[in-house]
Formats: sequence, C-alpha cells, structure tokens
Amino acid sequence: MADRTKVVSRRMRPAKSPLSLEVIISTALDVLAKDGTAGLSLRRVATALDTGPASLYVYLENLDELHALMVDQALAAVRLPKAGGASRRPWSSRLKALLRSYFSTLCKRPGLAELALSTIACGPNSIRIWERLLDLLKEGGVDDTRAAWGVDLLTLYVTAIAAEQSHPDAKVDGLSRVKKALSTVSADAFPLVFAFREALTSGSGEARSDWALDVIIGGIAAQPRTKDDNP
Amino acid sequence: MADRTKVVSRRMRPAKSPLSLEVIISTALDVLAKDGTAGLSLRRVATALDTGPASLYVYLENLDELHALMVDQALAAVRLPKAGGASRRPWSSRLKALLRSYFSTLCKRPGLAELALSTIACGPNSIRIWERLLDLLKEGGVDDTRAAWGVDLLTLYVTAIAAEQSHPDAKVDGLSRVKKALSTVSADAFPLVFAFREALTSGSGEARSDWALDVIIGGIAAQPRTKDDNP
DNA sequence: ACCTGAACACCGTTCAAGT
DNA sequence: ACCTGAACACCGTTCAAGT
Repeated sequence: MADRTKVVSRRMRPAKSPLSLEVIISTALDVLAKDGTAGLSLRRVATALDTGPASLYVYLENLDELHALMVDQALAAVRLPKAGGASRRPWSSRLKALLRSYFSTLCKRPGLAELALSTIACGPNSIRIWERLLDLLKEGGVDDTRAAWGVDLLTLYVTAIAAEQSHPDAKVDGLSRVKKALSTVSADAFPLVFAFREALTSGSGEARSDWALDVIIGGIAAQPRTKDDNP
Repeated sequence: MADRTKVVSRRMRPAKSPLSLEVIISTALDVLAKDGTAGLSLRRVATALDTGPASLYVYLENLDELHALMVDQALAAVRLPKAGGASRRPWSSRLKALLRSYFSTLCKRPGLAELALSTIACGPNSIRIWERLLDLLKEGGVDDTRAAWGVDLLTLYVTAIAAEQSHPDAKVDGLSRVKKALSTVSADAFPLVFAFREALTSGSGEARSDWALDVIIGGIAAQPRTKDDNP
C-alpha cells in the first residue's frame, strides 16, 4: 500500500509553475490555438493551469481584459520597419510592409483576428505600432488629423479582413454561407451580383488585403493638405 | 373561488400570436434594443415569446443563423440611391449616400453593428445592396475584379467603424479604455502617440467615417485600369 | 496576498414526449 | 408539423473560507 500520508499537494510539485499574468496569457493563447474561439473560456484556461476558475480573478478583472491582453501579447510579433529617412525604400512601401506583418500576425493563430475585432487593443504593443504608423504617415506628408484617423482606418481594416479571412463561417457542405447564397442568386433579379458571383469570393486574403492597402494608402496620400499648402 | 376548470392554455389567448420566423426575428431585435448585445440570448427571445427555448429550433438551425437573419432584416432599412445615369449627381456621391445610410442603419440599433461584424450577412437585403454597389462602382469605371473587392472593402469598413463607434468599451470612470491608455503614454517613449493623443480619439463617428469613405472611394477610383486601357 | 471549492445565475442545444 | 419541459454540458463571476 502506498503511504498516503506522504502525498503532497499538486501545487508543491516541481513541474507546477506558479500563477502569473504571463503564464495565464500564454496558456490562454495555447487554449485558443488548440480549441479555437468557441473553445476559449476562463474555465478552460483555469483547467489547463490546473486550478479553479476563481484563481484567475486575482490577476484579471474579467474575460474581456484577458482577451485584450492576449491580443496585445500576440501583437508583439509584428515587425516594424526602419523609421525616419534611414531607409531608401519609400514610406508607403514600408507602411505596407508593417501592415502586412500585422495582417499575417493576426492570421497566424486561428481565432486571434476575431478576438482583436471584438476588443479594443490598446496595450503597449498596440501603442508601439501606432507610433510607427504615425511616423510613416507623417513622413508621407499626411497632415495630423488625417494621420491619426489613418492609423485607425488602417489597423481596423487589416483586423477586419484578417477576421473575415479566418472566420469558421459555419461551412455547410464544404461551401461557405456566402458562396451558397451567391449560387442561388437569380440573374434576373440581381444581374450584377450574378455576373460577379465568382469575383465576389475570388482571390486570396493576402491579394485582397494587399490591394486594399494600396487603395487606402493611395487614398490617404492623395487627400488634399488642409494646412501646410501655399499661404 | 375561481373556477379553475375554466382556465384555458395561455397559447389559446387571443393576444398570443403564433410562432414564425418573422416574429422571432422582430422579437430578437426588440430584445437587442432593450438588453443590448450581452443580453441577447435564445432563451431571452423565447421568454419574450412566452415559450421555451426549444421551440425556436423549429425555425432556426442555431443562434448564428438568428444573428444573420437579424442583421439582414435590419439592412432592409438601407436606402438605395437611383441607379444608372438617371441621376445628375456623380456616381461617387450616390455611392457615399448609400454607405452613409448603411452606416446609420447599423448605428440606429445599439449592438447591431457588433452583430453584423460577427456574422457574415448574405441574405436578400445584403444582396440587394451589393447589386447597387456594383452598379455604382461600374458606373465609376472601376474594373470587374476591383469592383467586387470594393464591395467587400466598403461594407466591411463601414460595418467595422459602426461597431467601433457603438462599442460599450467597458467605460472605466467615464473614460474609454483607449483614452485611459493614451493618457498614460510617456512623451519620451512614444513622442508621436503622445503628441497625437487628442487627434487619435477626436472626431465624431460620422466625420471619421465620411473621411474614410472619401479615402477609400477616391483610392478605388484612382486605381489603374487593368484591362480597358489603350492596347 | 494568493489561492480555492462551491455556489449562483445564467448559456446553447438536444431529446423524448405531447398535440 | 409544431410545440414543449426537462435535461445535458457548459458558461462568467462572486464569495466565504483557507493558507
């Protein structure tokens, strides 16, 4: 018979790391990677940490805060291009490179983009990215208000398209709901949608996102200057 | 004493309307209006209809489908401008008018924009809107692939900004989380974010959305034609 | 201070049974 | 065919109690 008086608490065992905000966040990201958005819950994270759900409330206010922290943690992987005039590449191509990295970071972990869309990320990593975006837009001669709004427009759009891309979308019979709906459109009622039914769902996320970035960046750059024109 | 043998089932009472997809959707929209996104659940909708949650599954596959139906129902209110060359207004201003109506429709009911962002709306009302958007973009000389992608870009962006605008955002002490985060940014570490901290959250949703539509529409229109250039 | 079990007030969905 | 109560397997959050 095993000596049951010698059994020690699981908490004491060497492999058991102590709780901290860091391990909670990285465990949550693991849970997200394994179980997807639908499977991500405080209780699952707690279970993965071998504790009860109440323990996490020492470190977190609520689930929303965990979501925001997860997104910010993930955004640490976004690569920032050289700032200032140090580079020979034009500002717009460095801007695109940054946003492409932003996009692929959100796409790397399934469910992350959805998360980013539902919370407002404003942690240190977000702010680091905003700083560089402002820098690049200013280098492009964009005036202050437009630059600020441009940061919002660009990050919002990249996040939204990443989320759309990685959406589970309740695949029915292997077809997405959109394709299903498009396949039943009548040519009489909606001739253009019918004619464009292929184009509406064509193209990879990357190609579409790249095109959209060109559109938005081009559009921002073409905006008339409000202040610093000739007097 | 009341004669309890005379009591009839509640179902029999005249005021009780029979279940149908229509009443379920409109009741769900009522629940959304009253209780917000967080309070919207199948069970609440069922309770509002004076029935059990299981009853709804006769009409719905799942909650996601209800969300999609709610969004499509709400999009019926989007006003479409005149098609073709019938109008004297330029195509871009009619396009903007449509998207402004789209934006304000999503903003009218709190929580609706959030819903629209989390489901892929592709019901009859969405398709009706796509048709007109394609029409307007073609009138603007936008080539086919760009027009199709443009529909996606424009609707996605309008939805995203409406959702951002109407986000509850866990107001802390009356300040939004973003403003809170911005107020603690150090001028040394992030000089531009610090300098732009007002501009980053300034402007009404309408003003920002209007500007963004100008940027996007201008950007799409400025795109080089791929096919119908000189040979 | 940190951690926890148990409880509270909810969820979406299924299923067997009723009409 | 339409509707339902009850159950199943979950949720986020709180709280009193432990260390």
